[in-house]
Amino acid sequence: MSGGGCSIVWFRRDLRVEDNPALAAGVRAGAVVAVFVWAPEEEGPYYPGRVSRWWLKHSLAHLDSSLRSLGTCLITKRSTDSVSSLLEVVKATGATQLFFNHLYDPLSLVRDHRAKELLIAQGIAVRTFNADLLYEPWEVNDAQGRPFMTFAAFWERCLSMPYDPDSPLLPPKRIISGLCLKHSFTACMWEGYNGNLTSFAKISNDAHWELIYFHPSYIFSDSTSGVANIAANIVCSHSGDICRCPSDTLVFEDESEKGSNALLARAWSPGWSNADKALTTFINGPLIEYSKNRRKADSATTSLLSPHLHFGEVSVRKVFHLVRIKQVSWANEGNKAGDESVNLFLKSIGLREYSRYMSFNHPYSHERPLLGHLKFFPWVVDEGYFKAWRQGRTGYPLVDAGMRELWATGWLHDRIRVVVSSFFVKVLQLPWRWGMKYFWDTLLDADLESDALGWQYISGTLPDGREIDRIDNPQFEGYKFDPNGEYVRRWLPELARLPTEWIHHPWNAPESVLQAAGIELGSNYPLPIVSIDAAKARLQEALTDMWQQEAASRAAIENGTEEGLGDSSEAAPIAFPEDIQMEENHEPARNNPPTTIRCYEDQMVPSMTTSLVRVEEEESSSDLRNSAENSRAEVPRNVNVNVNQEPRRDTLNQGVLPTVRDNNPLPQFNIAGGLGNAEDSTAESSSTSRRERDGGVVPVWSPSTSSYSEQLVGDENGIGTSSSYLQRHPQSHQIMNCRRLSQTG
DNA sequence: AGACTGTTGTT
DNA sequence: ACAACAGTC
Repeated sequence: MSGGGCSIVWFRRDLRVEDNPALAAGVRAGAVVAVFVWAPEEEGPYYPGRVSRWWLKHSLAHLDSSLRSLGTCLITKRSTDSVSSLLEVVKATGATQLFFNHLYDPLSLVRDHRAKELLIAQGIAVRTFNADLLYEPWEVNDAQGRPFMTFAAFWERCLSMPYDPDSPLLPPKRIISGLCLKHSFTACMWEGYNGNLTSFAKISNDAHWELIYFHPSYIFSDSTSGVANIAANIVCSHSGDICRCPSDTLVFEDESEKGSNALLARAWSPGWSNADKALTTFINGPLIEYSKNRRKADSATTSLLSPHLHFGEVSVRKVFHLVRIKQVSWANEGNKAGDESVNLFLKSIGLREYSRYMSFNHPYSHERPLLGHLKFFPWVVDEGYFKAWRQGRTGYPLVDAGMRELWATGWLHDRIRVVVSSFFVKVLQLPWRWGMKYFWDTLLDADLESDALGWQYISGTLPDGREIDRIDNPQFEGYKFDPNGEYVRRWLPELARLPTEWIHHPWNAPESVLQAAGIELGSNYPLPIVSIDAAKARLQEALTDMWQQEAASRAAIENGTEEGLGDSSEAAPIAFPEDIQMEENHEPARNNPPTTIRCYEDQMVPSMTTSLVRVEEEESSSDLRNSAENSRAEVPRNVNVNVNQEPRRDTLNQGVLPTVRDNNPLPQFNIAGGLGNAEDSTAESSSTSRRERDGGVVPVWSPSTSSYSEQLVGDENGIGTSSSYLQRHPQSHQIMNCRRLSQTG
């Protein structure tokens, strides 16, 4: 047990004991205090939704029981400030080290950096790890060392990296609890134990210890470890001397939510060992047919791993390795379909990687388009549309079935997510952030990075995203993904008796057919809220409009008369509708075609800004004011994948960062790094070049106080790239800011 | 037959 | 935007 005090392992979205580098490091270093801090207010508008909280609750309980069987427990803290809660735990336990795994969403980058700074200032050694990705975002660059702008190039690079992702770590065999009992106490209690649980408990009580968990097998299995384990599972209830670190009870659901949540347990089993089972089931079952089945909307052909992956119940590296093993064996058998299926499945894993990559490189991508060319798109601000979409009453059966399933189960097949979100953006022309927020509130696997990537893709604001002027037709998609109409019939009982021929376009069905099916369009099932033709025309108008606005803005800027419309638009974002609750009784949204209100301002979820401002204030001591144009998380040049560089060993124990020293302050980013090479013995022995384990350096993005609004503009125009859109609409290119391209090198 | 139109897949 | 494909005239 080196270093005296115990280690704190801070769990976040890595709720597993297997292949958890932070936990492994803690166990290796000695006694461990496992902590989870529940501070949802820190997430601002991204306060987790009901089903997401339900999952978290069960996942934490699962983790706690796993930790208990290993010899410790999960300390839970309710907080509005994770970092100060961590500090409290440090003080209460006398811990000398903190370990945690990286996250890549903008709020976490800021918070984790602050945690690191504060704890280091308290003399705590902090080390952080990669547990969430195959490769850290800063490891994957093009030949010039710049980050990729398109998924295909990114993923190709990932698959051809010179070194493989780390192999998954085994779970610890035993964890020595850092809720430290003094040896004398332990011995005393052990001596006092006479094989009778009651008397043991009495002794415990006398000593102001409360037995909170006890498993007799510990005692009889092995006398030495039995002592340790008994000790480990006792927490002091006395607020006095040795351990002042009781858990808070975390509340994840209110009374009104319990009923709805009860259904979830029938379909889902949170927790890392269930995630493992889901993975095994998938690999041995649907995986081989994955390619063939990918068109089917309803079906257990997907992995169903997304919520498990979101909470880190299973590591992506484990998924990757196991799937790859299958692929090799199928390839050897000449099973082309299996081989192809693995490639496709891995691609979806790659998209998840890419979402973190994008979030890290463009920290505002969850709230601001990556391409600025839609800045003047006249979004339709119509809460009636929004409500009809949420309730599954758009009149397009496939869309409505999807939205009903989402509400009922918190889950949607990826194809259907594309269908409903594309409909949202292209047909209804609602601001995409509304849709993203609704997904956030309702999806079991709500994931800021993945969802932002998905919605930006759909909205055409990625260099390789869908074209804005392309409208998918839910009728055709219906026959493609749900050829027999089973999916629609399951979720739209009112259409259940409609023949397949009309199931995806009931508005074309003869009156007699509708009558026979008991359907009265406009009454018990709506007519299409917008016809596809009308949507196409309206989209064309909107785009023309957008180009005019854009030209006007450009002219104004060139004349120097105006700052441009861009700034004012950013100042007045489209507010997210307050009342987003799904009404239980569906009022048919009929006969009152919503009046269309166009809004030129780019949409914004306003409270997000608030939360950032708050963080900025807290961060303002950090001396990293910066240029507006640089919003990419910079990785210092000396962070290199090549292990031959032997970086910064001297800072090992403090986890302090080199950049400050090398007198070459980065414009915007601090480097907060666990420079952990303590474990090199395992990792670096191979002769091939390897990256540093444990991430080496963690660049952390710090928002600046002064230049927030400038950044908005800067970043929004940020990605100048040879996207197809720009080639077709070169006028958009005029307002692109390409400066950043050259400066990342 | 060959041009034309429309759809799909592309994160 | 582009390629691949299907269906139409």
